[in-house]
Amino acid sequence: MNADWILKQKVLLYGSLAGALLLVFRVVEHHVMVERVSIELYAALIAGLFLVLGAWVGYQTTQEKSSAPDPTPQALPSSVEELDLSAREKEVLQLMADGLSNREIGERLFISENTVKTHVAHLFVKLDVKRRTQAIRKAREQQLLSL
Amino acid sequence: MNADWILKQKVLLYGSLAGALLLVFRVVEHHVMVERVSIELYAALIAGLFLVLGAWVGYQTTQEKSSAPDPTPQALPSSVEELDLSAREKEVLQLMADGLSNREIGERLFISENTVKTHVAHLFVKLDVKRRTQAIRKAREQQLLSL
DNA sequence: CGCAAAATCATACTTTCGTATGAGCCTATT
DNA sequence: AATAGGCTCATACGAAAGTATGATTTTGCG
Repeated sequence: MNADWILKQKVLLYGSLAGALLLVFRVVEHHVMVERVSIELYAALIAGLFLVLGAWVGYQTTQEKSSAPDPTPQALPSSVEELDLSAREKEVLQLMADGLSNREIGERLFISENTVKTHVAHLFVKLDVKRRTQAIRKAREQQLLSL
Repeated sequence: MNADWILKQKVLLYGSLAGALLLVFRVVEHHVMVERVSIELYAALIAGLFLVLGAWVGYQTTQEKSSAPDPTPQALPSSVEELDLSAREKEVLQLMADGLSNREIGERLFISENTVKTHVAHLFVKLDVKRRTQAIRKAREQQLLSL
């Protein structure tokens, strides 16, 4: 649902951009035909336009991944996301960030590795992530960790 | 010295690229004049070319930020351990801490997942850890990460 | 030029992680 | 008492991660 919306936005954005570009094309082309503007100028214009567009696209596509795989759309008001992690979950999260494996966390808390997995799975849902490394990063951003 | 060289490389690369582009321009232009290739085709060609070029440039320039944001030499009392991570290793480390999977890191750096694994393995030896979560923790302690 | 280090990639395996599902127990709240 | 949420655990399977080895190719340096 979330990813879907972002995708739709993207499609719309790119689509309208393409449309605008086509329009520009037509206009300029017309000028070339009618007013005999030099073909070099035309070429330069197109080149510049697409260079910028390309650069922009390149920039966007990389930014997304590197800086924030998930900008959390509705929770921009920073911090206060109601991340109500249970006591156990917080413990597991901290140990996870300390670099312990599920097995080690289990030993530390005197519970089975399976149980740790369960906690971790819940943690991932609440933090909206897919990997422990992402969970750690997000938890740090959210100031949920001691350190 | 290192940064200098990279810069020179870049200048050369971009320069020759510009040159090549100009050449292409001339050739195509000639065809338009002599063989009456449609101007649309010409425009499309240029557009495509510069779109790709722009995307590439955009991509590259952003890469810079995440990979080598630190020209500061000895910066911190990075203390005892002599961690001489290669440029590539530092990049991988950073992306790892950003929560990317090996596959994603590979895609980002245009290298195979296998290669990423190799870098990661080397990283683990140098950082003296066994898991990526530990590597992240240690790297953070050692101030090796941006953030 | 030639060497050593770095970077690339591959194959084959083992281990750990993550997901899905179901279930039993305990405690606070309705 | 019934419900809900938290904690516990299990099994099973698929997906990543990590290990081990070997092989090229690039590249910086003496």
